[in-house]
Amino acid sequence: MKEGPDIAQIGALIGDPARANMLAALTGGRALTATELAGVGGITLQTASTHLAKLEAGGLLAQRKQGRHRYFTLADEAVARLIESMMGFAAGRGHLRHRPGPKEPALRKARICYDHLAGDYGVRMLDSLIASGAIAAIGDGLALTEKGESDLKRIGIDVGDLRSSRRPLCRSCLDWSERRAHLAGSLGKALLSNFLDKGWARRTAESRSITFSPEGDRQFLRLFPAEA
Amino acid sequence: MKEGPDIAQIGALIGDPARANMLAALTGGRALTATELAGVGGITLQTASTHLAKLEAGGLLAQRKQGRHRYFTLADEAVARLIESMMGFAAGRGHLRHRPGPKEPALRKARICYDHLAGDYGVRMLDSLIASGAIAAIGDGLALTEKGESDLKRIGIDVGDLRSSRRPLCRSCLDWSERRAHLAGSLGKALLSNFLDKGWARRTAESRSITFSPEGDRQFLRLFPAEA
DNA sequence: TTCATAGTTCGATCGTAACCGAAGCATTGT
DNA sequence: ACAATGCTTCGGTTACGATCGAACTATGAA
Repeated sequence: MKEGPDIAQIGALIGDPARANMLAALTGGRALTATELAGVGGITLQTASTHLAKLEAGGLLAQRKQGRHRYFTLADEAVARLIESMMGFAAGRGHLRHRPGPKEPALRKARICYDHLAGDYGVRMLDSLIASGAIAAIGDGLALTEKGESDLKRIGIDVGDLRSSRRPLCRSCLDWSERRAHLAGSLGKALLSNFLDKGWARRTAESRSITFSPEGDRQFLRLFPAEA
Repeated sequence: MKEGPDIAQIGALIGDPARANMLAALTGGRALTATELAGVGGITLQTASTHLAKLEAGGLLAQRKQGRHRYFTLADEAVARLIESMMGFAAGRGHLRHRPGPKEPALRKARICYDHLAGDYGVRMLDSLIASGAIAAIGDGLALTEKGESDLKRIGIDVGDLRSSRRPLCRSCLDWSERRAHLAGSLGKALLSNFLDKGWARRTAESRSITFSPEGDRQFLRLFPAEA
């Protein structure tokens, strides 16, 4: 009863381990099929199907059918932010799913968060952009400066195109592994796409981690030097 | 299984209607007893007790016993932010607990959000502070300017004291009713306390709403004029 | 001491939701 | 046309957790 919006429904949706795992996997940004999601959830396809239907009815997921596959994605960036913020919160309270395992290091170094770069490299990139004066920061807020705009044009990103989108250009996103902010928003997405296009890095098969090529690694570290 | 922190536990904690109601009530900022919380949850004291134990074990609540009462509060501001952000999310997807009721208007006008002012008045205050140049805003980030510091001193708030706290001075908090930002952080708290101390406003008995006296209303509107 | 209030713990009940096997559609490939 | 793949729906089982009555502990008041 009472006043205000109902958090319980959403909490309950996220509260099931299988569903939580699927949502976390979708934070990786790429669309996944029901079968793949059943895998990450550790359940059979039938069960996954009902879970996915619930998540979609709750407005957390969107699906588009393509051929005989059904691809699921997070409904929008707001969902991704909610999940990541819950992850940050959970990590802070020590709610961990397991002790740090073998795959963890790669994940901490660089991973994808919905559609932008997170992890150690993500944090480093934002720090560097701020230090060079390309991005101005007040608290959690970020804004691209004129210097930043021209710097980005030089590496092949036209900010004009991005501005037209309804989505905010710069947005900070709290990292659960680093507990620091990294760059989200359409600019964050554009930067990551840029790296992938150039072949500096590529997505890993079934994980959220991102692997840099030796050459890409060098370029990235040169472009975004650590602070003095 | 897999990687990363466990969202499911927290989701499940929030996912029960009774617990969600209790948490929402505690967003009102004041400490409540187990019996009171049982009331807002619509359950018996026994059931509430087990719920509260779970919430505390999960790190969402803190309790301190005083006499034969046990007062519960949200563990910290991070919990409050999580709850409010979930409310905003839920409101956006139309997950409402009921159709707009009679008490709603008061709640939309001015209510307490953990320890600062939210609702229409909260949003107006922040807008006005930004318009007057007392607070600088970039995206979601907020910072107090020198002008703001002297303005505040004039109404009896010494910012120096606040800076010493570990808690951030300015923080934006998304309003579920207005869907706009209002001012949180230690400054937001100080401002609300200031209004209460001056007798401009007072908390309502068992609700989150805040009622302004006629005189207080006048003063508030004069101090924080709507934008031209 | 005795009584009353506040809260926890125990035990049992009950409902719901997660789960999977099997069957049913739909789309693609041969 | 037929088979294979991807997914949904149905039915029945099972398990977990929310719930409350009752008994127990603790603090305060008479």
